[in-house]
Amino acid sequence: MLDLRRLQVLKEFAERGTIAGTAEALGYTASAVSQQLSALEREAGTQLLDRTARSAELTDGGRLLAVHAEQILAMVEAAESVLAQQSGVALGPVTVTAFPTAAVALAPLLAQSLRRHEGLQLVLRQSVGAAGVRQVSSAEMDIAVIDDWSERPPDTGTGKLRHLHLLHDPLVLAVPSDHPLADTRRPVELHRLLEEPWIAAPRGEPSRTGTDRLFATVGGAPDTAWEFQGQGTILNLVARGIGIAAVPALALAGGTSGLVFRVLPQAPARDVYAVVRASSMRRPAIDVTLRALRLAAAEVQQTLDEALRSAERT
Amino acid sequence: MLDLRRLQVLKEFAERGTIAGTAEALGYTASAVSQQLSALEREAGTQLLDRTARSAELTDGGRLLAVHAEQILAMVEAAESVLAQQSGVALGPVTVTAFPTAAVALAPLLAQSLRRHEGLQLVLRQSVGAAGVRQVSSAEMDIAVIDDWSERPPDTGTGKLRHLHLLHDPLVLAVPSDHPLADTRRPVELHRLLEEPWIAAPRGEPSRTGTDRLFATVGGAPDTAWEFQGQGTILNLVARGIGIAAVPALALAGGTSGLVFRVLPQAPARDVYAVVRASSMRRPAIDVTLRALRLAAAEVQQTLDEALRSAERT
DNA sequence: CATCAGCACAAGCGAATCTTTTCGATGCTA
DNA sequence: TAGCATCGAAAAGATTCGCTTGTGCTGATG
Repeated sequence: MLDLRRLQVLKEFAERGTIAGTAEALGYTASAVSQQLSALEREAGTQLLDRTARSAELTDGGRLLAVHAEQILAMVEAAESVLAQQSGVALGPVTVTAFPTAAVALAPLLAQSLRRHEGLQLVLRQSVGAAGVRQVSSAEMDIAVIDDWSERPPDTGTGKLRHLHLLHDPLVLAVPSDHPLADTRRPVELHRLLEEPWIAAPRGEPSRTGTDRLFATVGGAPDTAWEFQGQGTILNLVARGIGIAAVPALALAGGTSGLVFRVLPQAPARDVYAVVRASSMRRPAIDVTLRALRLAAAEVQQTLDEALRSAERT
Repeated sequence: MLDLRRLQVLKEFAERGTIAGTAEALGYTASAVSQQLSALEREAGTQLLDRTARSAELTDGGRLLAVHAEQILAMVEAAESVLAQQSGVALGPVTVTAFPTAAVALAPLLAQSLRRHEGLQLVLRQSVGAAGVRQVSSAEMDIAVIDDWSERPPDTGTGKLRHLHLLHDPLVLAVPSDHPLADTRRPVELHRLLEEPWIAAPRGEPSRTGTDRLFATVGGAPDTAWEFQGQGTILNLVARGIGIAAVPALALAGGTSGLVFRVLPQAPARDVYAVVRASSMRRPAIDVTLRALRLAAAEVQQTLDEALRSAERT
């Protein structure tokens, strides 16, 4: 590995032409410069100077290296100055992973809100289950947006991870527009829903948890002949009259054409959190992104609340 | 000034994420890595890590610097490998300065001959008088092509400079094609030339030396009403019938349309040398260029000799 | 609550590097 | 031509740098 200070000596020598002059320019003794250049030759594995008793001149290799040295040193200086300027500004890539529904719902607002931060580069990926948390924990990702069906009061997280509460997201009933239940004057009664054909996520999926819990209160389970993955797929099937489904309200942010949703009594709900390493919260880029995430979540929450209220008002 | 090894540590840390892991990867102890990164923060003047008792994470500035570090290190490696490959090959810029006539005469052949040396970049400038030697002496230029009217036997130079004899270049008489002297059956008699209108270089110019010395042998001086600078200019004036002139044979290499030249009896001559620092002769690039220069000079010399012989043969 | 893991700090030691000194060689000048 | 000055290299000593070892602290984990 070449040494930067020696490259600087070489560059200076290339300009001055004598060891004594180089030494004076750099504030060293001539002997030090001579030794430094010898050491550089050792490191480079090539002869860099033709030395005579009274003069020293660069070899072709020395000249070549001097040219490179100049570029390298310029690059280092550039890095230093950039660093000096950009300290405290939010910049660099921030990686966010979210479960698909949240990604769909939050991405536009997030992008909007972060647009004014010039140097910040947002990378949004999707992940399911606990993978997101693991990725944040291992510093593979910076922020994970996860859902939690436990219905515990929001906590701020323990250990090296912090949780920020973003959304409270209850299950809603999705029915086709031409379905009897689409009539909002008719109340939704849980025990009668058991007779309907149900579409649900496969067992083991996080979003399946809500559906199962919903019917646990009435001591039964719906006939889930069709199990499909993906809220979008499920809603599409509902709109086409294949069956009905219970989906998190957040899923409605993707579009609700051809279907009607109803508020479910005693509906289980999930909480959506942003998970982040406590140590990374100091980073301006992370800080800015988290603020944007909270802002986006607040807007989504407000939209959902209004939609649910107006759905039952009629 | 940032230190390369520390930048390497930073880069490694950016990939691994922990000090202990970085230490293991680099074969150091964790303590060493910690100290190196602290030192790097001191050098950079910015906080690069957020340190807690049990973890350390890069700040935005640290990430930024890590990106730069990667580029810089790649550049250094590239320089090393280029250096390892190109050792012993002629490359780099070689700067040659020549007096104008020589530049015109030698440039095409020189370029031709150096074409096959890929990495070699030739820079040819013009200079007059002793400026070329001074520039070579101060390493401002690598090679100077100079003329010497002293008519001493060729010497190889003294001190740190070496002289390589390139050409022996006698004065010839240049007359318009329709001039009585253009008749080659009529011998050139020096004392009769004094009656002709002469064009010469200004006093003090090196090429004026020859003209003056020519007439010193017959104890007179021509009527030099017109003094012009530049052999090309002078030859042009001769071709238009303004007068006659004595020019070094080398000047004929630039083209002889409209004029005839005659060999002068007892003509003074100049010798053309390449001047180079003894210390730089070991450089392959210089060596190659000098060979090319000698080759070009030999060709020019041969051309001149033949032209002079055939001029008087008729 | 005990253990473990990760990091920082202090001390010590070895290596690197700078200075001083001396010498040889060369160029310049009187 | 002789002496002086300049330049670079080598040897020796002093200082600084950097790595290791050992210790302590804090927070996560079971």
